[in-house]
Amino acid sequence: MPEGHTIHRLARLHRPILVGNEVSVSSPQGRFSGGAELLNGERVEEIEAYGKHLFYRWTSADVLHIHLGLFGKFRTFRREPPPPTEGTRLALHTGDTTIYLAGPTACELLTIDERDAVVARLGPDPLRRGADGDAFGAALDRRSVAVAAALLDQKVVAGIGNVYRAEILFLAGIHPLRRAKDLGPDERAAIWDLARSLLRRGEKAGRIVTVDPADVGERRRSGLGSDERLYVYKRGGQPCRRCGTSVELTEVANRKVWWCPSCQPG
DNA sequence: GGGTGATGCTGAG
DNA sequence: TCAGCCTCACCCC
Repeated sequence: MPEGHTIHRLARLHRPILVGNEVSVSSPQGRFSGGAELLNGERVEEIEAYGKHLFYRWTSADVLHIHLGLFGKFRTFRREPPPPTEGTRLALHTGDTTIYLAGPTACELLTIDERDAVVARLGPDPLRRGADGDAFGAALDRRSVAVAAALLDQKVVAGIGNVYRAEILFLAGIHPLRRAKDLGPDERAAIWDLARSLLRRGEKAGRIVTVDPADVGERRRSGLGSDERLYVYKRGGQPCRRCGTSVELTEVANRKVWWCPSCQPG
């Protein structure tokens, strides 16, 4: 589930539940028992999303760092939660709400300095206020790799994942294998603007939606079907929604990218 | 019930 | 470049 839009949405969802409250913390699975003991009964002061990272600041000055990776998932229950699954790494409970976390790549306690070090390794996050689009452009300009590889590099831009990179490149009309440094200023700016608007749309919608309803026909204007939300991602061999050309599949940076040969000329 | 894939990332070679 | 890690939902029998 998790590209940057999911992470920011989680921060927004968790804030009213946790911030200012004493929280019971446990690790049903046991793999975070030490950390859970330290946090148990403490108060959450602040929750921050940065790219694909979540940071929960506690009054004890500890920072709980969560990275969902490919499989991580939060679940929230009001009132009676079901018993935790075997994979439940972390359970947070306050008032009548319980939050379970399973499958994260990272669930660890950091100092504030260590949190700063994680953030220092990240490029600008288009969902954060004041995010530096010029820094993004400059980072692209320094990369001789394919633009599709650069967009997955969290040092270049924080929060874009495999779905958004394909969709952004489609909407920008840029071939995934063009070298990042060869893009013009307008193209770099277009990518940044698309990243900001599409991630924001995804954060609001709770899922990734990039399609303009006009592109899937009159009758759909009132709402997109669940398989009509994206232009190219996982649509190999199907007709492009804009021009009808068959959507192509290529691997870049070990991940699949789908693209339209007409809309994204090399 | 088994097999598989997934919106991620790291570290070894 | 590639294996490895983490978990669960979905598909097919």
